[in-house]
Amino acid sequence: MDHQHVRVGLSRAAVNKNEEDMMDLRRGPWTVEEDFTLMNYIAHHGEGRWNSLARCAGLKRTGKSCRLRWLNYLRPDVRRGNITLEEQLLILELHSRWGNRWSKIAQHLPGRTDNEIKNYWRTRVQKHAKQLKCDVNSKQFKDTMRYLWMPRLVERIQAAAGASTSTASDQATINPNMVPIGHNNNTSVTIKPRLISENSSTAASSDNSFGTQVSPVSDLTDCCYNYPQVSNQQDCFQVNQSSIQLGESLTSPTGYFHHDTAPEFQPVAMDHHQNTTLWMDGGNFSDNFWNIEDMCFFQQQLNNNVV
DNA sequence: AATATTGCCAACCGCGAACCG
DNA sequence: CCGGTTCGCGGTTGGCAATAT
Repeated sequence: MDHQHVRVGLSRAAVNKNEEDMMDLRRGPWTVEEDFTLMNYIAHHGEGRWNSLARCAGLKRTGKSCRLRWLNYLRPDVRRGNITLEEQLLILELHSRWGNRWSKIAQHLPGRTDNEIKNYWRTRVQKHAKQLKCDVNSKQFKDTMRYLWMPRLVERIQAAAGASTSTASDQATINPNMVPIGHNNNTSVTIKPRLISENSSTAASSDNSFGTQVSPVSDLTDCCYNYPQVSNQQDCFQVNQSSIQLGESLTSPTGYFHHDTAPEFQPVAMDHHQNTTLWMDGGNFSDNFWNIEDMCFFQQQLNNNVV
């Protein structure tokens, strides 16, 4: 592949010119051998000093590239694969507070990288802003997210948690048609730190054949657009924040997380079965349907410009 | 079946901050 | 303090796979 062995431009100020003038550096996808070399070197010498690390390890890569590969891919505690409902909710919540501070957001999703969260945001969230023909940073879109989508995500989390507590403990996949959708005030979602990854997609590989997946129906589209397909619509749409029991107190503007405990709130809402991924069979949930209520809500935002 | 389009994600780039001699 | 180097962040791109035409 041509681009894997190209000359790195010499004009960049922040690179070691002498070094780059003298050697060709690889770019593009990492090979298994390179991954192994990097992991092996870090295992023995630790990380940091990336430029010299790359040189000493014999990798024809920039320090930057090595750092990125390690942090986003090879690090043992990196979580890859399905972004859970809870993680999606947390991402939306934190983004509403901090904007595109991906690394800061990532700090509160243990094992998730800023790159992964950024990609999630761009591919999933921005897509819907585009569908609405509005800017992702517009008040209308933010309000729609805050007052419509996020509450529904919470509903989903609760429903899934309720379902999981009443079924076999090894259940990891929940068919939405079997989930008793609706309010259950006796259901609470345990808040506890997210542990290291559990699912098979986290297995190390360097063939780039897998990537971040979002739980099929935990995606925004699903939680937002598809409730009418469920028989008991009333229960689904009646979002009552007072019934949301994520944690003991809800002090955030959107009412889901503590906002006054910023650095501490690593908590990620989890299903009662530790490390059980709350995702459902997405077969019945298509991806791009706005229902009438969503459109009305959005129109209302446009008309009123207030909530 | 062939081609075009779209979605997704790993990796790259530029820039500013932090660090160091 | 200053200049060079390294680190880390956020934005962007390129390529592959899936889907649509």
